[in-house]
Amino acid sequence: MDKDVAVFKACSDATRLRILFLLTEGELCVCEIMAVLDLPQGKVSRHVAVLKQYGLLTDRRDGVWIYYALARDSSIALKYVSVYLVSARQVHDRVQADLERLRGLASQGKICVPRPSMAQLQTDDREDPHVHGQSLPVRGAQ
Amino acid sequence: MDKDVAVFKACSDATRLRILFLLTEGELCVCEIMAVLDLPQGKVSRHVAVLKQYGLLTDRRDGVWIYYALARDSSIALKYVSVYLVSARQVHDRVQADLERLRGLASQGKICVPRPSMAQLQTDDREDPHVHGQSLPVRGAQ
DNA sequence: ATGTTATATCCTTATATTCGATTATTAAGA
DNA sequence: TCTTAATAATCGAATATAAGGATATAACAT
Repeated sequence: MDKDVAVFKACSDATRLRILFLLTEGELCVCEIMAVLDLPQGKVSRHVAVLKQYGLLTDRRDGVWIYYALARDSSIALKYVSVYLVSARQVHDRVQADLERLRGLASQGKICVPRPSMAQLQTDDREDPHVHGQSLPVRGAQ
Repeated sequence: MDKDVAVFKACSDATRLRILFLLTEGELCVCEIMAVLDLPQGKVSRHVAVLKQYGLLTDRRDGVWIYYALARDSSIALKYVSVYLVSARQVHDRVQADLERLRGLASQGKICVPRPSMAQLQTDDREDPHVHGQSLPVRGAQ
């Protein structure tokens, strides 16, 4: 039961919940989350660490980037939270805005590398060198 | 989305989660929760207040007693949490123990008043005057 | 009114969380 | 090796949360 409590604790923060909603689209690295949510690096990294610590995320290193993805079946609560995430993301305006922004950046190629989950959203020929993290020209949200 | 965050926050405490699991059986008053979980009155009352504040519970006064019940459809997250509660209570040992104890007390008539949700679990003729709250001879759990 | 039971609230302390800012680590490339 | 980009970890201050104990309120009975 403690594991379930941990899952709910992980979800009981707006920033973390926004990150979880983003990850329903597929795996993302910190710089992408920063860009989409317009949050400082430390904040994203810290919250991602919490989510990972509580077993909601898995991570995979690919060179410089570490991709985070929703974990599966690490606890009963997580199973139901996952269902919630997929259902609720079509309901909350802010989440929809986040997701559209994510797709926008992905289609502009302003995403670290093409990955399976993103493949259908972006063209493979990107003339602009993609920009990362703080240098991305993103303006205020949050 | 803030409402969903509040729901998860409400669930991110072991005591509150145990209370929520109990309430999947039907409405309960504070003294019953105290007796089943063997917790002091102030603690139960405080946590119940949090759950109500976050919209997870409704309350109904009946004379001296205030019965709390799981709220319905107050938010998207709560909908999925409710499904979780019903499914997970058969999995967690501690929750099963809590529920059995609740049924035990109910069948002994050591419950405030007979109510619809409890009706099938107890006999209507109770010779022993039922005992409430601190005076209930319950020994350590938690 | 008085007492009793059920519940709520207040006070204080201990602990936990969050944030911004800074510093450290890690991997890739020149 | 030196640099740089991506990410992690740390520190201190502010805030929030939880607990125990004591007290207050509310309803009912005598």
